[in-house]
Parts: sequence; C-alpha cells; structure tokens
Amino acid sequence: MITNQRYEKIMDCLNERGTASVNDLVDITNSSTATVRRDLTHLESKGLLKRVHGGATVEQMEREEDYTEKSVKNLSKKLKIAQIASELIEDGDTVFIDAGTTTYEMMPFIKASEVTVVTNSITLIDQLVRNGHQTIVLGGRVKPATKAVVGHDVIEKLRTLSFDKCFIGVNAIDLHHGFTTPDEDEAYIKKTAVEHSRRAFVLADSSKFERSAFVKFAQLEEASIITEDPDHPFLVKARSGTEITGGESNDIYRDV
Amino acid sequence: MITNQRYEKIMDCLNERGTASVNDLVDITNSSTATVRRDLTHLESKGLLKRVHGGATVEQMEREEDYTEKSVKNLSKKLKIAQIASELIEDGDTVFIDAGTTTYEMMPFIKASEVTVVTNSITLIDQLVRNGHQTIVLGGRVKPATKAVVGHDVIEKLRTLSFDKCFIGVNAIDLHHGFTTPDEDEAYIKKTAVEHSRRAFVLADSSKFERSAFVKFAQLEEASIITEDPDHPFLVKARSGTEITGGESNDIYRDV
DNA sequence: TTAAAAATGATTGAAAATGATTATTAATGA
DNA sequence: TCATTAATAATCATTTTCAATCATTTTTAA
Repeated sequence: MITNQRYEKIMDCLNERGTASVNDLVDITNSSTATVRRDLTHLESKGLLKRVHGGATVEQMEREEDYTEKSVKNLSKKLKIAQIASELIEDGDTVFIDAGTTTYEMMPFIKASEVTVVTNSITLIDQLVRNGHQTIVLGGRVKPATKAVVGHDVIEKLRTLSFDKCFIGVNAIDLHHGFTTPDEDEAYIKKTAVEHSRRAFVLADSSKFERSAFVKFAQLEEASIITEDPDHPFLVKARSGTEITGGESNDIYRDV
Repeated sequence: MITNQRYEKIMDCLNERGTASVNDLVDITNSSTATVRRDLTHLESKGLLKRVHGGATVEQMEREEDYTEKSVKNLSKKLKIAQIASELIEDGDTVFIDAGTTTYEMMPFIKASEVTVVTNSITLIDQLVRNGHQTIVLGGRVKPATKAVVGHDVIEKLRTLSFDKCFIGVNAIDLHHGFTTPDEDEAYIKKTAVEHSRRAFVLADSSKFERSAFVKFAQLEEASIITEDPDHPFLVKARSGTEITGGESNDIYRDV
C-alpha cells in the first residue's frame, strides 16, 4: 500500500470514529506499528489529527482544549481571525457559515442585524439562535465526529441558494493545490458554497500555509484569506505570484 | 481501549444517566478502579463532570425544570412514556422522531441497534449522535423557541421518505378534534410524518386528554397513543366510542 | 542494470499508563 | 458516639506504548 492511501485510510477511520488506537490502524493499513506511528506524526504535523497516548483523535469541536501555552496562543489567533471575519457581515446579509472550530468562534462577534445564516453545522445553531439570527440548517446525514451535516441533499440545496458572503474553514493552503481539506464530503460542500457566494472568505491561521490536504475545494483566487498575520511570507509570495494576479476583487484579505 | 475512548464512554454514560458509580464505569470501560478514578480526576479538572463519593455526576443543564412537586411528577410521567416509546424501536428500524420535550426523553432509552433516526429537532441530534445512531436532520428554518426545524423544505423532504415508525409529541387530544397542537408549521410536519409512517405513535401524558389546541394534525385512529395511564377514563371512552372502532391495527396503546 | 534514496519493519531502552496493594479517609448504622 | 463498611489516595510492580536506531526492502534516478 502506498503512503497516501494509508494516510487516507487513517483519516477516514478517524473522521468516522473520532478516535482510533495504533493497533486499530495497524490492522486497517496492514502496516507495522512503526509505520503507523510515522504516519501519525506526519499527519499531526499537518494539523489533521492529534496524537494521544495509544492512538490519535480528530478535534471534536467540543472544548477539550488543554490550556497549555500553545493552545491559548492558537485560540487567540482563532479569535482574532473570527472577529475579523464577523465584522465583514453587514446588516441584511445572507451568509453561509461552514462547520469548523474557527467559524464557531465567529458567533459572539456577529453584530450585524437582520442577518440570515445558512449552515451545515449543528454545533453553530445553538449560538446562532441564541443571538437572534435567522438560522437555516441544511438537511442530511449528521457526521458524528464533527456534527456537520453532509451528503447529497446538502449540495442539492446549496445549489438553489445564493449568498452575499460565505465563511469557510480550511485545513491547508498552498500555491499549487489551493485550498484543501481532508474530508471529501465536506470539501464538496465548501466548494459549492464558494461557487454560490458573491464573495468567499477562507478562515486560516498561518499554521495552515504551505501545506496541503487531500481534497481541493477552491483555487487561491476564488476566495479571500482571513488570517492573523497578513504579512506572512507565504501571503507575500502568493500576492506576487502569477497564481493570483487574475483576482482583482478577491485579493488576499490583509487587514488585522 | 485507549484513554480517549474511555473518556468518551464515561462522559456518554454520565450524559445519559446523570450519575454513575465507579463500579458502573469499571464495568463499562473494562478497566480497574484505579484507572477509572484517574480518569474521573482528569475529567473533573476539565470541568466535564463532578466527582462525588462513590462515583461522578454531570450537571443536567438541559433540564430547566423548576423542581416543584408538580414538575417532578410530570417528569416521571414523561420518562415512563418515553421509555415505553423507545422500546417500540426495533433493530434496523428507520424512524421519525418529532421535536418536543417528551420525545427528547426517549434518547437514553433507545437500545435497538442499526437504527436510523430522522428528526427536525436540533436538540435531539446531540444525544442521537452520541449514542451512535445514524442521524438525519431535516433542513430548513430553525425556530428559535423550540429549536425545531420548520418550513416547506421539511415537508417536501418528508414526502420523499417513509418510516417504519414515527414518534410525535402533542399538545391536546380529544374525541372531536383528534390530535392537535398550537403551531401550524409544526402541525403540518407532524401530519406529514404520520402519513409517511407504517405505524404512528403519539406521546401524551394524561394531562393532554380532553383538550384541544388550534391545529389538528391527525385523527385519533391514525396513531396509537402512548401514555402513562392506560386506564384513564378518556381512553376507555375513546376505545368504546365510534370514533376509533375502525382502527384494528392502530389501537390505543395500553401497556405500561 | 546499478547506485542512491526513501520507506518500511524489527529491536531496544525509556516513558507512560495501568492494575494491585495498602494505608487513610469518608459514609453508614447501631 | 463508636464501630463497621465502603471509598479513596498513594505507592509500587507490571504491562503497554513510545521514540530512536539500524537492517532490510522498495522505489527512484542515473
């Protein structure tokens, strides 16, 4: 079995079950523990999973944050990004908000009124409703690990809608592969949402730059990047590179 | 079993039952008391549960009930009804579960496996997913007060589905008006669900009898009533009355 | 085809998690 | 209150998992 196939099997397993032991993954991939461990190390470095003693997990949306130095730092990045994103929502907007931990952090910052929010994230709904926003949930199968709604119905419905703006989470961004994410179902939802929005925003802290995950959902020039460090070398490169020279209205978003 | 999986099992158990003893958790996790204690210490430090002598508890924030004499009594009625209803779900069933406080109480009692649950209640989804049921949410506008999904899309989608069973909440039942509820949107959803189920069950404690609300969603003979008091005068009257003599397969459900 | 590079699997000492044991502490009933 | 029982915390031995290293296999490039 080729390395990437193993990566996919591992991520599939984790996305489905949320947690898996090294031994589980050894069985699934028909590899040695050494190989699985190497895979886990690699996938963790890409931010696709979190290693734990005995195996690995995917972030469960819930707050299991351990309040170490690092996670607090990441949290504040997330908050900053979430806040910038939220302020882009204007009175009367109809927006799509993707399932994800960063988009979740947007909730308290949305100040605009008469906003209609469409989402496939069950987790967001509580907050949206509580804050008095008109909320529309897309229907379909609920994915246990992330409580995101996925499936054909979601795409079908998205195609009938059009948004002023959409806010999308992402796992990895690089010049070659554009915006990528590990889960195929979710990638297709992101893609469709971007296509049906006047303006698309991708929320990404700088740890996502110059990496790629399995499934591409948009070209770099199809969406604006919202990040905590607008002068990051990668963005400088991206702005000057041929890849994005075509995008006039959708420049890399740079405010902080 | 790796540590995270044990954490999950413990939290699942607590979220379901509210309280669990160390011994319960030892059985559930196939670990020693020492390990369970260590787990509890860890989970408590994260604020996910509270240790008590002999085990642990979670604050049941879901229940906003004020614990007066009456509401406790109603709760136990509800639980009884919910339990009866849940036991009607069999392995492999595809069921619709309506939004509502009584249907919510069904969650911990659903023991059947390979169950697919379709619902329009955002509140139910957490529990359904946590208990490992295949969950499908209907898409549409989220009604803030009840976090039920309503609207044309819900009806549209329901019409394409068919269920083995459906479990419906109700506000009032009487011989003349049948099953009634105050909200028009929700009534139409209930009506459609009943029409697309092989067998329909209405969950109602006896305080709902001989009353009527604004919108009728089904005739008495279209659904079986699940209640805590099968010998209530109203049911005796209903069983003997002409209104339901036609229903052979859909008798008033009487077990307790 | 051969040499170099990369990936894999096995081995081993170190680290972490676990389970059993024991002393201490808390709950229960006379 | 005191005695009895159960639950807990602390300690230690055992088991499991981990990371580092090296030999082997596979892939790539010359």
